[in-house]
Amino acid sequence: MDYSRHAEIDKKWQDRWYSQKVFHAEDQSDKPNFFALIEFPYPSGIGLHVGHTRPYTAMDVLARKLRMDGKNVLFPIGWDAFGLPAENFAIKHKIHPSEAMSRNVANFRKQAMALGYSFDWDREVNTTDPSFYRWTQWIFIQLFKRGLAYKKKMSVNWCTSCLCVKANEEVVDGTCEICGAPVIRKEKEQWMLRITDYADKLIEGLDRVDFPARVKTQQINWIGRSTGAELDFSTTAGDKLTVFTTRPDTVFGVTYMVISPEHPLIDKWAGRLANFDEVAAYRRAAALKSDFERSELAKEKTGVRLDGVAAVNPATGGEIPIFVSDYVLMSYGTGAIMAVPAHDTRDYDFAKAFGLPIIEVVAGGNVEEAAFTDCETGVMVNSGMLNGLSVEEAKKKIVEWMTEKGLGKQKVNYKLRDWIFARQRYWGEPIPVVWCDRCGKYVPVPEDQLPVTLPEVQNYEPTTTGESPLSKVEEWVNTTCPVCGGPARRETDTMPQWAGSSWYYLRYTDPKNDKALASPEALARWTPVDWYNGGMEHTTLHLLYSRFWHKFLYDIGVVPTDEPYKKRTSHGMILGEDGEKMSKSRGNGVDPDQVIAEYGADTLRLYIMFIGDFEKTARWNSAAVRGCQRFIDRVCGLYDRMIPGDAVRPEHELGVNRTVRKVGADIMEMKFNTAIAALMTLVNEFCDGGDINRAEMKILLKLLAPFAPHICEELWEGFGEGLIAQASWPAYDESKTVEDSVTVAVQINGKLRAAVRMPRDCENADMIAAAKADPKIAAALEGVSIVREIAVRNKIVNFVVRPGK
RNA sequence: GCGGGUAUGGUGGAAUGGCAGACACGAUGGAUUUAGGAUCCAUUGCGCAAGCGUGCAGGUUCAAGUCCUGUUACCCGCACCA
Repeated sequence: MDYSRHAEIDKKWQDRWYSQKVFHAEDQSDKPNFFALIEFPYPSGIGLHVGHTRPYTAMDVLARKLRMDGKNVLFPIGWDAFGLPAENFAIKHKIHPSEAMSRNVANFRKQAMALGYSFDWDREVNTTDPSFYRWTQWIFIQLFKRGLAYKKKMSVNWCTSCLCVKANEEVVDGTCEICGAPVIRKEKEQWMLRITDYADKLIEGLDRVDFPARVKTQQINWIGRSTGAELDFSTTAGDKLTVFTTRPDTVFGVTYMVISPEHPLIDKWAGRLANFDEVAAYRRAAALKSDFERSELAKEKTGVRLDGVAAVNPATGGEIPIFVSDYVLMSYGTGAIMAVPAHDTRDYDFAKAFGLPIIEVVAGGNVEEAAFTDCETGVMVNSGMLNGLSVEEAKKKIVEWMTEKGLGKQKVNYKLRDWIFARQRYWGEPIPVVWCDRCGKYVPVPEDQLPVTLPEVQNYEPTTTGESPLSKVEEWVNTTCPVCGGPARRETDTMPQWAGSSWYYLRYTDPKNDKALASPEALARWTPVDWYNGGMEHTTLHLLYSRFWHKFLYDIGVVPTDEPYKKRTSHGMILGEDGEKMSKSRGNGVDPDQVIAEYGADTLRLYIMFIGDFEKTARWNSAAVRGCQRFIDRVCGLYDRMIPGDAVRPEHELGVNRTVRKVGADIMEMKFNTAIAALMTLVNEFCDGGDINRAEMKILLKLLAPFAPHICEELWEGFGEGLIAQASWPAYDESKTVEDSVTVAVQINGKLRAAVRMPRDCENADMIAAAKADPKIAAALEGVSIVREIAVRNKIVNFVVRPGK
């Protein structure tokens, strides 16, 4: 037997598994349920990437192991087929997106099957299927009805190549996450989702889920909750100027104020400003910059003083100048700040550049040199009633005082912005609302009329005007208002990439339901997801968005839990052989199809699991793939030499029991590389012994089956006991995982001097005696005095000695 | 700038504070072979040795890759967030 006929063997077992629905998740089962989830792929034109095989194989190993443990496992797959990559692919190849998608999906499906993944193919979902996006639209309407979806004119991120709006999360260093083109600011009316309403819940829920610490911190930082105060400053123009600050304690140190170039008061004050032209010019210059440029050019602080309006410090009553500067962002807080140069580095830089006074109000630093920003140690000075207090006490006291006077209040701010939930593109879920002139408002499409299907069009390329291509489909756009029956126009923007993926996992529990997104029973049975593995790059995108939707669905009583995922893990990236990120332009990509063709699916699966720590970045090494092929060949060789025997032979009990324990534990901790190493060690043990018996072989195959299921089925078939995929995971005997005698290291002054064999669990005194009896140790202990004798059971003996007697 | 992570042979990587380098790749030598490939056997951290070795400098400990302090390099997030 060997695995050189891998193409034939792989196919044989894949056909059997899939035609017999071996991996079907039972809706009625006495077994405990387990929902294992991978991030469903976008079926791009390139096909399944070798990067996909790492998380998918990992979860497949886990799913297969859990089935053998007696769990009723739901391990589903679907296609995230809406969105820009799909549409751009279609445009490039001049075919319709739906056609491109069905081709790509067919290819992905074939590839996933060629890897032998144990998906339940009866639960496949596709976000572009009207029976699926009907429910995406339904969720949108629920959000709309509760005021969480709204339309707003605002400055948005506009990708100059995709020709559509991007969410903040999709803009990386001022460029588009997808195409890399520059992103500029543009005023547009946009559909928004009020994710900020869930900011606190999204933070708080993290306490109750098992996510990696780095995922939690990244989400918390992204949400960026900060507690401070809103304070009102009066101005000589009569208007009050409200600022947000986390340091209300420093209000006596405010020597000037800054408002953002977009601040509305500038227009209001236009007539009073002697230098309005200069201010306007500064504004225009700022508007031309993207947010990225603004922060890049931030080294030098720039700004213009408003000539004609000043503010009044509510604490001191002193008059202070107001500047306009682009270091203050309209999108955070109130778009205006109180500047305390002595205790804020940015204000310090600005004050230095403009020669403004710097007043120390927290003692402890040297404000001649730099801003003193420490909140822990400082003591208040130059601050009237606050003098002598700590920063914390001062914060509390000043906010109370301001609140009493009606000049301010405690306030929490977030970096998180509402989610821009519309794209001016064709290939997405239509937003299910219509604009009715007579009603004068947006009206949701009645739920029984869902889905609003995407019309077939000839030209789906983006327009240059910023309008969705759907706006040109008159017969689709023109409709009637569901409320008044009058003429109405459909919303022509579509939902972003992230819509379907925000809830797809729920659909797996009941994928064919046409009454609800899933039945309450199915949701109760399967959710929350027990284990969700996915990429770190989705931490502040998909993972955050889907937690938001889930929490909303919980609040309206649709889902039974407030968090969607019990446990989240993340895999590291696979780099090319040259240590660089795999990319078409570098030509360092690895095609899984080719690896399978050459080595077979099991070799690829084993290698990708053996490559290194699952969480860390790993580099592809084609030579090392051979090692895994050799390992499979060695197992086949052992099989050919198999001898009878219905029990593990005594000389292999230790190895077998230890390996069963280790492989099982390692799989559950995602330490796949060491699990495989343990299997290799066991195989080497049998090879060195010359043979293996039937009982031993059966255990070995069961342990290997989750990793290399095809060849294990092929070998298992000879035992006539059904499928190994349905066999039970072997048990081990703890008492047989330890040897009767142990090798104890003997050290003198911490340096290894001998290794002594002795019975297990010796008393310390016996260990020391045995160590002293060793000739090398006895010789070394001649002529020295022993200061201390340390013995650790079954491990080590250490003599601390001093020269002489 | 802030936050998080990583650093171990020629390479990928193992090590509940207790024999550093498991397992694999590669390399070297040998067997087999017409040859190459494949396979099998042996060796493989450095050093002739005593010894020395886990980025660097300290510390705690009988004992440190592992814990503590400082430091360097690289990677990832966030970034004028008031």
